[in-house]
Amino acid sequence: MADRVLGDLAPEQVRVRFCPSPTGDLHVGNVRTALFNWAFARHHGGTFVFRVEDTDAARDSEQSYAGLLDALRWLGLSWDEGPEVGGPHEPYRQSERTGLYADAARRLREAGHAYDCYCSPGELDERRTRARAEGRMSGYDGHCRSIAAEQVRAYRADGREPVLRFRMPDEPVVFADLVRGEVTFGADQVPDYVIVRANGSPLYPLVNPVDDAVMGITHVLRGEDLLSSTPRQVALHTALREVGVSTGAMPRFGHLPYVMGRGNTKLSKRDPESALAHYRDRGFLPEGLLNYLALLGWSIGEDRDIFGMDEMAAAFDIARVNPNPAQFDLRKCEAINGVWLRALPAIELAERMVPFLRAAGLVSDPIDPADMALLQAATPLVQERMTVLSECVDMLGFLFVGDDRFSRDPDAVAATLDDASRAVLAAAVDALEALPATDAAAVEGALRAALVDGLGRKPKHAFGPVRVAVTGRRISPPLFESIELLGRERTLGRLRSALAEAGA
RNA sequence: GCCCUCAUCGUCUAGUGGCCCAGGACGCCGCCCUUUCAAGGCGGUAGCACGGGUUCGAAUCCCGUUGGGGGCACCA
Repeated sequence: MADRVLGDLAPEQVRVRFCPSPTGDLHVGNVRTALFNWAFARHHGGTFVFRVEDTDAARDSEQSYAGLLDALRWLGLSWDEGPEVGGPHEPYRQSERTGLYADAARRLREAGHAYDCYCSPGELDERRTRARAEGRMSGYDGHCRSIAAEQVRAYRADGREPVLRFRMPDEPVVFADLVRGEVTFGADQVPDYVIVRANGSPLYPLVNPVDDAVMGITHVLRGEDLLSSTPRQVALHTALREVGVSTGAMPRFGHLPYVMGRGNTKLSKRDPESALAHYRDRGFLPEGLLNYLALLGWSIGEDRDIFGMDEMAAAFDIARVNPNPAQFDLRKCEAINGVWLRALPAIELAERMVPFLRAAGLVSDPIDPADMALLQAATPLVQERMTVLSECVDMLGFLFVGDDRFSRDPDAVAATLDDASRAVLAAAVDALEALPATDAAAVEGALRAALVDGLGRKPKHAFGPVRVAVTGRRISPPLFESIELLGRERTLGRLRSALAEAGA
């Protein structure tokens, strides 16, 4: 029995592709699609092709193209063929392959698989509306499939420029989806569709199957939104083989479930929470984000949520992808990111926090070696308190900010620096001034003796005001270690200024 | 409207006819630890959409209903 996924293919013959269009930011749904393609290729030892579908000059941008490459690199989803790495099917940007599409279009037209269509947008629209009102599918009605030469002349005399339409065969299209099983579309359900614009530029429904065919793509793993356009692609691929553009086998298709946003609405590119850049800027780790995304529609096995991409590649099976749509759950994404963040060696975590501290203006570029040493010493204090890297700004800012720019959170001040806490701060000043060493243990001993034993305060009410005075926040890394890192003089300075602020 | 598609705790999932009065994770709740916040430990809450079949037996197979999502562009 032939393998349902591979057919007669040897594993290493597998060729998949990720082919976004450079319009706007990559969103997490796209990333999930890229990830599953990548994992499928790596699992089988096949080839992961990265192709850029920039056929819409009006919407594509160079900036977005650069962003695409940058995003994939950041994620660590390495491609075997594509921009910057080259490959046997260069170029990998469709805007540079227009000759190929023009040739394919010409052959399809000559063989009768495509025909000129002169219908105007207005006419199309009117017939569409009518079809819908009559309970029929509202796609193209085949008006220009066979029109008299005389009629063509009349249209041309009218100044009309034709589009090229693909002629769908009159049989139903059936294909075995790798995720969903057999899917059937009736012959009357898939209308003839435009493959070349009136201005001569090719459209996605032509360009995408042509490249898949020419590049020898064996498996098409893409979003569920493309499911209903698959019959077109199947029919076109058959025609391409007939006219000699393609010699390869029909690719197998697998349609991945949607990634939904909050409230079970389709994740839209306009939703800021969907943009990959948003997660990157907040300080998600690529390994955490990818781990979470892998869980949307797939699982590595029972009772297991945390795994690396090498493990995913080893275990990935497209036939085990779950067909139902998955809602993106930010909380779980954060939780998983937190696990990865805690698992990082402290020295590496420190490195990864630097860009965030720099962006906040807390360290210089390049970072001062003394600051780097301080950061490395402070990292273990915050590692298990963070879920995303950007949190280091709030948590460690007090160590790096200059005394002239240091400020306290007004709510924290209002809540803890009252009259009663003045005695606490004053006692803390006295205790620290008298202290020869400032290691955490010594600081703790001195403060406990002075504030808890001496003033009879509960630890919570003894250290709270000190915390706000020194770090400016009610939530901070452990207090005594923080004081050790801050140093005696700066700590005393802050205690005194807090005393003044409390109305001394 | 027509077509396609999906359906297990609030969310992501395990489950491929008996191992399931359904397991894990996130969240939530409680307790422990505790200088804040986390982390960690322990315990708890909560689900097979509905109705028919098939079968000795159904979360698992079939049909229908309901509900969700998508497509029906000179976007991709």
